[in-house]
Amino acid sequence: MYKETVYSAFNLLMHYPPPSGAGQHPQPQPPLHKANQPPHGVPQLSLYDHFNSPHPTPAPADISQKQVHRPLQTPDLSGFYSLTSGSMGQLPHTVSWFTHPSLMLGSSVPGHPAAIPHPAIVPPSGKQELQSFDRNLKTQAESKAEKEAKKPTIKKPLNAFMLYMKEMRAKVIAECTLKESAAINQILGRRWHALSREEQAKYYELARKERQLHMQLYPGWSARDNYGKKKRRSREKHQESTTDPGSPKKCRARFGLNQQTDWCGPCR
DNA sequence: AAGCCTTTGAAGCCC
DNA sequence: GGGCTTCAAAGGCTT
Repeated sequence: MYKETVYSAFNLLMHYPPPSGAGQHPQPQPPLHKANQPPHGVPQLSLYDHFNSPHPTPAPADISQKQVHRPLQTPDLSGFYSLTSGSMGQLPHTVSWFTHPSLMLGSSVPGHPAAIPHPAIVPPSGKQELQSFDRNLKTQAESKAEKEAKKPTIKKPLNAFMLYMKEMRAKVIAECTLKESAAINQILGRRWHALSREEQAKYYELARKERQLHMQLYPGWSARDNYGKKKRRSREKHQESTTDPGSPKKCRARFGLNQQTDWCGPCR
């Protein structure tokens, strides 16, 4: 089941041409089969080969099988979703799609919506029965809320910059002997802007494919699903005084500068 | 333990 | 439609 789902999604992507004008930096893209070519001398694995290899990446098939017998839970998938295991232009798409955490969750299989009470089912009549029905409704609502809370969250697909960060983070950590993410992200932000349009376009294209795959896997999913789920201490930090330039992004927004190309003085 | 910091981009929300 | 907000990742730091 898992294999079929992934395989069909993969096939869909392989045969969906990018929409004309899609992406922020539309660049002439090589055909996907060329873009996915592994480095010389490295045997290219198809999805089928991947799952049937004598030494496959263990995660996908194993986890999907386990989930058949286990109660639903959110596994720690942080290690699986790594674009850094192959440098860009080598095996990025393959690695990413095979190891996408969304693929591991096993709970949101397209075409299998959750059971919804049929509208024809009506509450029983009679006062006592009605009270009992109310209690049932309440407990049902509670258990529904509990189930909702336990349900593994489907994360947003990563955008181009996030994919870039994921790949380059280790390199920056090694170069700068930094560990603090906030500092690393500042460096990565500057490096991102230093990239050429062509270099950035690789990540925009990859992000577009990530979104497309996400849509195929979770047709009903919306970013709305996770909206407001993260609790924030306060919004005061986000509404600093006008004298504080804030982040480059906010600063550019404040002064009406181009987010893609302009650097504002205070944030340089 | 939970949230903040810090980045960019995508998408939701609100007017 | 424009502007603002939230969330994706990451890990040390703060509350």
